[in-house]
Amino acid sequence: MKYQLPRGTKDILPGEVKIWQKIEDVCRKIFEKYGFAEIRTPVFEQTELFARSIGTTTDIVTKEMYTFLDKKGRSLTLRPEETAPVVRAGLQNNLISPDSIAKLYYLGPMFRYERPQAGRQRQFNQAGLEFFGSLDPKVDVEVITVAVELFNALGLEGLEVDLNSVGCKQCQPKYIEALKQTLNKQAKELCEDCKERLKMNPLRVLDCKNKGCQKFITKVPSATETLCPECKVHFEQVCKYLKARGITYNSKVRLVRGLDYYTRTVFEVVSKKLGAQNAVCGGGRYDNLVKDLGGPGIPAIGFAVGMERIVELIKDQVAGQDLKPALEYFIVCMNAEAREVAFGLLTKFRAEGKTAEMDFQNKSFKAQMKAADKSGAKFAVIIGEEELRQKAVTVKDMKSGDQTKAAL
RNA sequence: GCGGCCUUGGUGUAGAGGUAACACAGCAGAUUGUGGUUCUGCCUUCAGGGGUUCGAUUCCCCUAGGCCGCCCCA
Repeated sequence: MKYQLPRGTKDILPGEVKIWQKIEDVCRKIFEKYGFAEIRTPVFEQTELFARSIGTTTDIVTKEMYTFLDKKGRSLTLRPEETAPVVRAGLQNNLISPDSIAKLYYLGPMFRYERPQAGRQRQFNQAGLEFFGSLDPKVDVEVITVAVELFNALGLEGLEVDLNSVGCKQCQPKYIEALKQTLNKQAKELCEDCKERLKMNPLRVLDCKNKGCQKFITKVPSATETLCPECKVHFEQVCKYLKARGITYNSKVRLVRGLDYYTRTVFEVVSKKLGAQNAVCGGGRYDNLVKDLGGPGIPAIGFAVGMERIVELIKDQVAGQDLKPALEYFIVCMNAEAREVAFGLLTKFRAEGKTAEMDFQNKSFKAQMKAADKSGAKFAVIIGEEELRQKAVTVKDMKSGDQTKAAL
């Protein structure tokens, strides 16, 4: 085979598309039930939009973006995530403003230049939503509820919600400073990666899997302990409302996320069935992003769901269901003249809103019957010399084998 | 970006330094106008390139791709 698909991409074949359509339908239904409206933005944006929003030192921006120059020399980037484009589109089209609430959702492909493995591709699909215009912790809970309800509606089991607060502009820098000070004392004993993280992004040290590092991490003060009073109250309220709604979660003081714009509430939904890439949903609050992107100060919170990872989980649960669309009639012909009649009949069936097929490969009568059987058609419509003479067709019920004549 | 494992027809697998096998799928047929069972036949393969060798698909190297872990994330 001369051509193969680019690394880290996948063809989604007809059988699997059925699963995708089902998931997409459920997403739309649940998101709209909660009052979110769909928005569609371009798959590429000005590079600067992502650099600004995601953070210039993050992995996504430093090494994972598909960036290219167009013919006028403008730097463009295939979207690695959808929050920044939604904010951009919201601002540009006046959908979001300080005085009102805006609730938007999206579905579509994202692109990151990463090393592929199970659950991680270079082009992958996300469904997500963004809630603009409120600082109320009830909104955090609303958003998390949508995610939980979505997974319930999809019939997924064994998922867990991990929750944390990373503070705000006031307390987060203080926490990072405290973290640095504590860890610097043991810097020599940390792994190589963590030494680097300590300089670039100290929060990341918290979720290092190295056992040596974990020893120190457990002794480090957690983010929730050092939150400013406002953030602390916010987090407590989120926890309170989650409990009130009966949503169980793990308070994970070490949960940090890879995008710089998060403030206060961050959360993930993880599955134990997926291996290393186990997050099926990730999100959080980003109260400064709209302003950072040149808009007014508008708080917001959102999440994104990894569609491929959901598909993997669903495939496990609904292995091998009949995915063929039901066909009503398959026309079987004895000779060339019959084929002429059949072609007209095909048109007639379609005009009546019925599904029908016939053979276009000049197959033998027997082979056509086989094709009719394989197609799953309810009825075979047989046209032979006798039928032509009588200006009729024989209709055979493929299940019972009963045959009846019908006038054309 | 780093490390490990892997790559045989459309799919799933077997095999061995001497040039490939099985199953399923697909296609055709088993007398003249009837499918789903059975039987027969056909089709298609050693990821690509280089090296060692009389000879490699089997050994070595490179490339590509996949998987797993790290990193990161959906």
